[in-house]
Amino acid sequence: MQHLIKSLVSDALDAALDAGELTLVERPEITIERPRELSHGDWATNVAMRAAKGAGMPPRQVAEVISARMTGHPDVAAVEIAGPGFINIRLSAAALQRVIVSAREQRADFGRSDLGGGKRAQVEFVSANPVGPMHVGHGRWAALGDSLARLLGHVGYRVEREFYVNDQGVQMDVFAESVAARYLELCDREVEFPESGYRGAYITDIAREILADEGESWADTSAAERESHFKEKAYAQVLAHLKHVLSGMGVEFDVWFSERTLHAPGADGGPSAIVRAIARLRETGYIFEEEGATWFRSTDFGDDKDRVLQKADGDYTYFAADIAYHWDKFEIRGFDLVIDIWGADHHGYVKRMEAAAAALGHPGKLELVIGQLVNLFRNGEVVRMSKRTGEMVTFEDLLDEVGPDAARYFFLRRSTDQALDFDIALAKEQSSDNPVYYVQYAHARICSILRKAAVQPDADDVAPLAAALVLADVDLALLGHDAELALFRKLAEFGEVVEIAATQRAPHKLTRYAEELAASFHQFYTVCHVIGDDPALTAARLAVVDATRIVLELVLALLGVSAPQRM
RNA sequence: GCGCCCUUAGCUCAGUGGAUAGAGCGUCCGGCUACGAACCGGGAGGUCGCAGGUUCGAAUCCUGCAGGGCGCACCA
Repeated sequence: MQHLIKSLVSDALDAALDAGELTLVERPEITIERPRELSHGDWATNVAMRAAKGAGMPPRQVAEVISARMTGHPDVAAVEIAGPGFINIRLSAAALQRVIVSAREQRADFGRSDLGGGKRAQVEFVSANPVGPMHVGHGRWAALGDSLARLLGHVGYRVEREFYVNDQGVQMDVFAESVAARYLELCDREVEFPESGYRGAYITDIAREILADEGESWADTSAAERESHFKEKAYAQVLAHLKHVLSGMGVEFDVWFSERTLHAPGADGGPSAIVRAIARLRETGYIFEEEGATWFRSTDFGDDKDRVLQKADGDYTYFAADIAYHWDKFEIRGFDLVIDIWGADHHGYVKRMEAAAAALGHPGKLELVIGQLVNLFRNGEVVRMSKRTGEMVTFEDLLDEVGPDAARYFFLRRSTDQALDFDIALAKEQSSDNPVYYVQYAHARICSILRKAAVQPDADDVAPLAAALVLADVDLALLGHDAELALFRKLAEFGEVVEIAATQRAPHKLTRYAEELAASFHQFYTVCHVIGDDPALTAARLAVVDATRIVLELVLALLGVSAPQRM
């Protein structure tokens, strides 16, 4: 619809220019917007104000000339000039009613667009270190990345979800040493717990499992042998745990990418990805040697300082692996768009990573979304956590307590760059204070109406009922109540909201829309009785109800939240 | 010290350079003899942190300042 309105304005401007009613040096860009105020119509354009200066006429006079050529279209009920020179366009009831047909025909494809043009996009998110449980911030980024992937899919990208596993490096060694120390304790051996070891109780749990599986034999091997074996055992356990918890919130990754593969020789037995990526940068002249180390000249791309890739001792830095990882994303796998979601505590790495992507020859293909942190509250009081002792409320704890729907919805309700206060008590509350129930209630209420209309109170799925109840020749022209028209307008916004949310990488716009749509429905429900004596009106309103159900289910699906038919 | 994010109603937060800045919660008043009251209607409540600038028009863009969060390793 917005495209139609835009060309209507554009054509009117051209016609006025052709007729000599306006003369312009430069044709202004045509933009249309939805006015906040209903009395200002369905759409408005500021083109007259933008053109006024060049035309040498007052804005309202320019508006007169343009709007005179906009009437007569069957979708347009009125064109008015208002304020400093806005042209306000009011749609006809027929134009508004069409959204009901579209939604019911297109169903899960409603609001789909081709912004992505079939390009391949990768969303990499969570990527928690496989040495312990995830914190609630990881939960937020999981919800964010998954919903963003769903959104991108709806606007025409081919999307893959990826989890990068940092399974190499000193933290893995520390992890192994910690497990080994607890294991020895369990075997009643004298042992000093490593200074910087992980002190969480889960370490002991892992050690206990190994003990149960394999007995005490590892107590008498060399420390190196023991730790090397425990590292793999514990790593496998934690990885399985991560998958399990994420899956519990409905987040499934297409690829779990191991950092180790970047260090290992290539598939053809040739050099590793790290070696090849650095070679690539060397070719383009961004590598230099100094003080025995190999450096990347990231300052050429606006970074604060140059960065070490290979240390004087020969080891590669984490950053070197990260460059190789992104080299793989672009060069080997050929993604057109790569979105990495990082926690706010990594924002200091943004510039160097962007520099690396540019130096590899892929500027603009990498986007870094910074997710702010989560503060946990319970009944308004901060939940204190100690990293040192490992005492914390994990993502898993939270998920167990509030459930996947409330967790996802709350995680997604705030804009990404805003720190999130998560109140556990509120998320658990099954009341109107809790927005996720407000939206789900609207959906359940609709399903109840459809079951009642079909006289099938025990039906498990209302979709076939709705299809049978509302025939193709339903007369939507019967619908003109203010509450009905308001609901049509809200339904018609869906496609725009999806496009904006996807483009701005802002799933929180969907939660807002979901609440607005639910509110529009509840208002309609209050004043428009659906099932009544007039079969034609009943059929028409059942179509409205069904269209609303479809869009509510769809917006919740994009959020990854369930749409229950009863609650 | 440098960089990034934030500052909007009592609270938690929306707000693509547009018209009288919105929502939820809280508060006050009102609405169930028809489809789910987990709902709906109405009222009160704002110097959009402060000061300049750009613009026909600024919560939005630019500069400076103040306050809060996070980060500044040849760690990962």
